[in-house]
Amino acid sequence: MSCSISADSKEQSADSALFDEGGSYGGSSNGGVVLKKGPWTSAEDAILVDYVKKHGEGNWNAVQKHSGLSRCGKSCRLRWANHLRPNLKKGAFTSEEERLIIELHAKIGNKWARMAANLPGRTDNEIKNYWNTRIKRRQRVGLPLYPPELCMQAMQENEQNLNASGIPGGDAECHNLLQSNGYQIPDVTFDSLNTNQGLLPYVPEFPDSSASSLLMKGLNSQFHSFIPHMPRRQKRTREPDECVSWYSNSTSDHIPSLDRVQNDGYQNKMSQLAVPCFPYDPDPVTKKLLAFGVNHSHSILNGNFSASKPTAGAVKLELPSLQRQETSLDRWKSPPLPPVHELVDSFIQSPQSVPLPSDCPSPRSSGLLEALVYEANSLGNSRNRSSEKSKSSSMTSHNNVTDSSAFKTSSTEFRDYHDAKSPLGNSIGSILSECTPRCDNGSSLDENIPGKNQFSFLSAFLWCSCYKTLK
DNA sequence: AATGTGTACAACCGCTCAGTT
DNA sequence: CAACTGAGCGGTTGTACACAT
Repeated sequence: MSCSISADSKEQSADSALFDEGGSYGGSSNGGVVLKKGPWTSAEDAILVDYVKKHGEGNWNAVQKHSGLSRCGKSCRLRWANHLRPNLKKGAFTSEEERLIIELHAKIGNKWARMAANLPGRTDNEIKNYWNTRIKRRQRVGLPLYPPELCMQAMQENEQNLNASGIPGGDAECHNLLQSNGYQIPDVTFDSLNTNQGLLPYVPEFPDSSASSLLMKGLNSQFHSFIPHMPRRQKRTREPDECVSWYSNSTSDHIPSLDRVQNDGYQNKMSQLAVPCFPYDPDPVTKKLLAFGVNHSHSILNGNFSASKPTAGAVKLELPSLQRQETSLDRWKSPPLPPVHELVDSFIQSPQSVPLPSDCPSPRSSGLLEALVYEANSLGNSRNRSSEKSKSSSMTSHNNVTDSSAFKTSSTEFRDYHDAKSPLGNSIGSILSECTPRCDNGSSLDENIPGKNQFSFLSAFLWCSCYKTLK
């Protein structure tokens, strides 16, 4: 990264303001003591370092009491962890670190602390900031978050696993493990992960699973796979998480750093395989996940989202609904759904006619495609309601299109996919554009338009579906 | 030179969890 | 077993700087 700002420079500029009132950050009172907020000064740092040397880490609330530092414990801990502790690595991320971050994020989502555990010398905050800025950049240029290699690897590996297992519903081991311990096995299968599987001391303990794997699993198993009951939330461990330390031994193909991705024609490759990979946040209770529409925060859906600052009408990306907690595995299997290609075909031909199980009031308890269809229908219905008048006059005889306006608003993304040749010999864009009214003026589209993410995911999903079906 | 915009970073906030009482 | 407290995590915000206009 090119930012030349350093904490040191900031601190030096603030040195003269040692123990001031914290500038614009103000301060808070703690038992009569005004706790300072805002940037730390080098003098404060020295106090904190001295304190930690004497007393060790932890008991941060005691720092203020014993050292006279007018900072709250949380602030002290953060300062120590992010800036003062030894062995911190400063400076730009290396390409290898970038690659790791991308892979890790594809696998575990916004688990910054977990990522940091696998990037020695890096802090969760640093990684988080890096990722968020990366997201914004990619969002602007309309690129998917993950390199196509990752997505393709996931697809291929999943295919291999399927073949090896011989179980139509998915990986046999996975099933057994899932049923025995109630955990969801992250069967993400990036090369680097896979090549080290035999060496891993790590047994996947986090319920997080890349939604890409779920997607692929869903495709492969024709939605007979399932997400088992999961604990309410994975307990946080106080120890450094070694769960993915095997990344350090990664032998995966090199993933170009972001800058290269964006600058040397890699973008073109991206556009040719814009299959989203889905990290997964496992908290089904607090997040109240709704399929694609409510509370997304992860790097899904073609990367076109904001990791923060949800805007009006824009979804805050989280995860597909199939990652919700369920009490019965059967609910994920029953009722059986038609083969995915049928559903896809049905959707393309007549989205609103895709049958949804009558006992499926929402996509929460059903498969990914159901969620998609449900969401598409919901989106269409809501938009139908809001723009019924204009739509009734503007819709063509293709009454089938779920949501004209939503499709319109996604036409740039269509163009993203348009060049991607599908196994059909047609580009996915051409397939989808048949039911996609174009923007009349060809103008760029607002990123905040509701439904765009849903649709971009749908596009990628359909791409995958076609690919898998015909393969 | 002034202004606007984008980027990177530091730090805060709210929430959750684990341990203790 | 509930209440409390400390700690950690992820999301968000504020700010300084770089660059473009």
